[in-house]
Amino acid sequence: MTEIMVVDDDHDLRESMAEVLGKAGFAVTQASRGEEALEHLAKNNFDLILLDLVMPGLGGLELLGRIRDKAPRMPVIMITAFASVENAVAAMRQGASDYITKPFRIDGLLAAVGRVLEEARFESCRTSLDLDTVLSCLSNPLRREILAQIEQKGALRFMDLCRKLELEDHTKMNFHLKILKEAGFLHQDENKLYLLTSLGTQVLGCVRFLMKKLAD
Amino acid sequence: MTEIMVVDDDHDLRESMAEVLGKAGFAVTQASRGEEALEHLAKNNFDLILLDLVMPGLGGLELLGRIRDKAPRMPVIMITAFASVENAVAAMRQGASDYITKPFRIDGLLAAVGRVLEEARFESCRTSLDLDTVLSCLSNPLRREILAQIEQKGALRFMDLCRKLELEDHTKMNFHLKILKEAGFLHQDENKLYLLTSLGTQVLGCVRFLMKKLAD
DNA sequence: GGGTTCTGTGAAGTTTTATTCACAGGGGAA
DNA sequence: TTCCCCTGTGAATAAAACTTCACAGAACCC
Repeated sequence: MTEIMVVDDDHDLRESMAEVLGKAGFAVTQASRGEEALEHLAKNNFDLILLDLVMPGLGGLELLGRIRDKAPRMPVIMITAFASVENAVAAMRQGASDYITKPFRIDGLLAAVGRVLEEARFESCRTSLDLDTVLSCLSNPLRREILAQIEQKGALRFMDLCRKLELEDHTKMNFHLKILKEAGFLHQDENKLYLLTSLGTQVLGCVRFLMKKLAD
Repeated sequence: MTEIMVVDDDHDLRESMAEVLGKAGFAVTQASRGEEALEHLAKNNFDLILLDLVMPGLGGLELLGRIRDKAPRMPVIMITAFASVENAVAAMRQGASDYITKPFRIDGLLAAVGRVLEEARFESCRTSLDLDTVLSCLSNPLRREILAQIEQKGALRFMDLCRKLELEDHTKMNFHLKILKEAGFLHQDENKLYLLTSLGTQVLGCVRFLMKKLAD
């Protein structure tokens, strides 16, 4: 069940939002203050947080920052009575997912909630598109060496590649070359020379980037 | 056998370098002009190129650029009679691996060659250090989803994670969590909450970076 | 206490990935 | 032509990754 937290110091508005969301099939947790919201956050795990911008004590923007420390990609919708460009920009810069102004219509609220949840779902599942092929292809050290070797030398013939990597069995090389070709990292020119595609070059760059990150 | 190309318009110097390198156990190809060097490059595959900076016709720097187009990471040592900071800097900016000045001692040349080849070997093999674990770990879409989910929610308990990812079998989750823990991407705190390590956060960042690259 | 959920282990089974083997056409050299 | 090396395919086998199953202690609720 999708869990939502509503953080607003206005008791009536909070209750009515909770009711609307509850009827729409969400599990709702309420918080009247920022500190309370942080406590809830530490215990429960929410799919979305609705946050009032202006509150006594811990303000909405600061609270948003604190939430980001804990959960960097938690979807958060900011709510405020004072529609201003500055506020909206500040909220979005802190990583708010959306921004709605009071007074709002019930269907407007539900639409925003639905949209943001949808985006979050999309975010987490699109990870398995091409990325899957690319990463499983790169997870093999021999294939990475093949790519690196071809990048270094520019273009290589089949047996040269085998010898440089000290592979006695050429069919093994063939197996991995086929995978690299299918992933779109390299291709053969008219002289049967193997060379990197632009995707291959880019991906190797990414691998180096990752290596640098791992180095420290 | 390690193959080296020597490109220099000075016949005597070229021959003597070739002799020294040949005696040291390298297979040496000679070129007296830039155009000739490019022809050799298209046919053979070298492990290292020694390049004279000042040559009639196609100059050393321009030739270096052409070589880089073909073979972006080919090790190249620049050689010149005119030692100047500007030349050295320009060569290194174009991606020369090293820079030596004429006249040079035989052992100095061999030392430079050895060092550069060693670096190239190191470059291509260090790829299989941690990177192997990291990439094979990331190659599984379920594990990526686990990381993304934890990053979004900040910290999660075991069963919450199972439910969010709609895994009926919790032992499956356990299997993948163990792998993620061993790779150092996440750890458990005293309350058994799973949360990302700094490495985990960084690596997720890299994955997003890669995804963006793939998007276009 | 008794039942239920949470968290975990280890082994057996399945699927995927990687390696090895047997074979074969094309092209160049002797 | 014969021989040999290059390039490749498909099937059989081995290894690794993943899933499922059986079980069990700890914590929590009634």
